[in-house]
Amino acid sequence: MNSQAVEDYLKAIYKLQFSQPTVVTSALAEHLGVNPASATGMIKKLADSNLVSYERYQGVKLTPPGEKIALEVIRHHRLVELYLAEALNVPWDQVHDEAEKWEHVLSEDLEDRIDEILGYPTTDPHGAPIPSRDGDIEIRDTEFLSKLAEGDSAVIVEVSDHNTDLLRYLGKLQLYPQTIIRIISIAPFDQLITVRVGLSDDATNDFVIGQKVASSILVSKVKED
Amino acid sequence: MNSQAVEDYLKAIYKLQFSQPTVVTSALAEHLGVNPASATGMIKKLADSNLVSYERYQGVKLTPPGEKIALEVIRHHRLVELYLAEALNVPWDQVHDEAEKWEHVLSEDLEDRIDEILGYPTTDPHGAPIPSRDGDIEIRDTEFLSKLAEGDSAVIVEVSDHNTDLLRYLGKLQLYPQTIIRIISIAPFDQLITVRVGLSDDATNDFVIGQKVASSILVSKVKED
DNA sequence: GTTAAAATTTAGGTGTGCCTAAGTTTTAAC
DNA sequence: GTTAAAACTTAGGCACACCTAAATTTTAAC
Repeated sequence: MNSQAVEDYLKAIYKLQFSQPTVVTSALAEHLGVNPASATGMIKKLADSNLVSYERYQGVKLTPPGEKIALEVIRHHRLVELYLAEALNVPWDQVHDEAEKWEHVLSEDLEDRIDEILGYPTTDPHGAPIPSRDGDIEIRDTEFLSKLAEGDSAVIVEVSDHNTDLLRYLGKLQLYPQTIIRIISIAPFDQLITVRVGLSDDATNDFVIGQKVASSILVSKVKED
Repeated sequence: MNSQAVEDYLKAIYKLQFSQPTVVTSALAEHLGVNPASATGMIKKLADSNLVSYERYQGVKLTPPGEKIALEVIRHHRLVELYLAEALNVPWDQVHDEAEKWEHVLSEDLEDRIDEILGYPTTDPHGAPIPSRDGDIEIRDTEFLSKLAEGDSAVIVEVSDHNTDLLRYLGKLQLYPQTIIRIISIAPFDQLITVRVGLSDDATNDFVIGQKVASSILVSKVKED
């Protein structure tokens, strides 16, 4: 059986593969909060089990079996997140940390029961796609909110899920997945973004966010008309 | 933080204390499926942490702090069992094994949410009492079904929870907690017990159980009238 | 009360996953 | 192309919780 550590590493590598073509040791170690030397040790072990491909000093990549396990863990995590939010009313800024523990103890049987009760959902409370049982995951055409231009309208697709404070802040601003927003203006130098929720001309609820927050939000542009 | 192993040991010691005045190493090791030598090692560790009192060769007893932790773990376990049965429709013969894993990852916050959703229950699906948040547990006046005499009537209070096959068998016989039964006869030599569910005179559904099954059921006698 | 059996503990070892400190290798600056 | 810094790996250890095999202590038989 895969240990919790193995599952955590594979999941981390999977996530980092989106931002990096090849995942370097230090990025992995930092993401997991372990010493780089520890990451090297585990990488070797994963390579021996054929879950990652690895060449010394050259970073690491998931193999198909490794990716399969990563997607199973992510499926568990996101199903649990959604279940906690829907069935147990856990606030959306707390579901991630709880799910981090539960994902490793979820049996296939329970996974199926939860999936059914939730009506076979496709996204978690932060908008992230839930992989299917056989490891298919939806690829979406998104960009960071920070990449939008003045006047652009977009729908929020997904928000970064692991920072409790950030999520509470986004909640306060009503920046949930599915929310439609418009970029009213972008200030020079600090790139502060004035955002309006909805498509109205009512400016009374506009607010300003910075680059850190804006790059934690994935959006999909909507055509103006 | 207490490791899963520590929690499992404390829980096991707590349970064994009911049948033994002092819990001996071999009983503990057998219950946990580990080698006696391993149990000795862990016992020393628990004694160092003041969770058990221990004198070499003399067995082990929970200290008040050890008992507190044991009861917390048992509360988690039984709440989870009931939740799995009620909210997720997990069959009663499977909830124990699932809960065995979940009990170690349940946060206090989630414990409270589950407790509330279930309406602050006092017994789990097998009839075992759920300790309160501050570690109080109901003491009940029960005896084993195997101790009853011919003609006795009793209500089933609790059944042994860890054997899947046994639970399926009891389910087939309708021997759930709260069920009222009557001892019709006890055969000599093998002490086979003929049992009737309910108080009627209808003998058509009588069945026979052996000593093994009868000593896995805790009952409380009811007065005849 | 000796003694053999049973129970328990000690001694020594394994695998996992982490650490620090000390090499290596790669990188990027000049 | 050399060289210093950064990144990475190796080496050696530690804690945990398990194991087997060898002592030790308790027990129960006689």
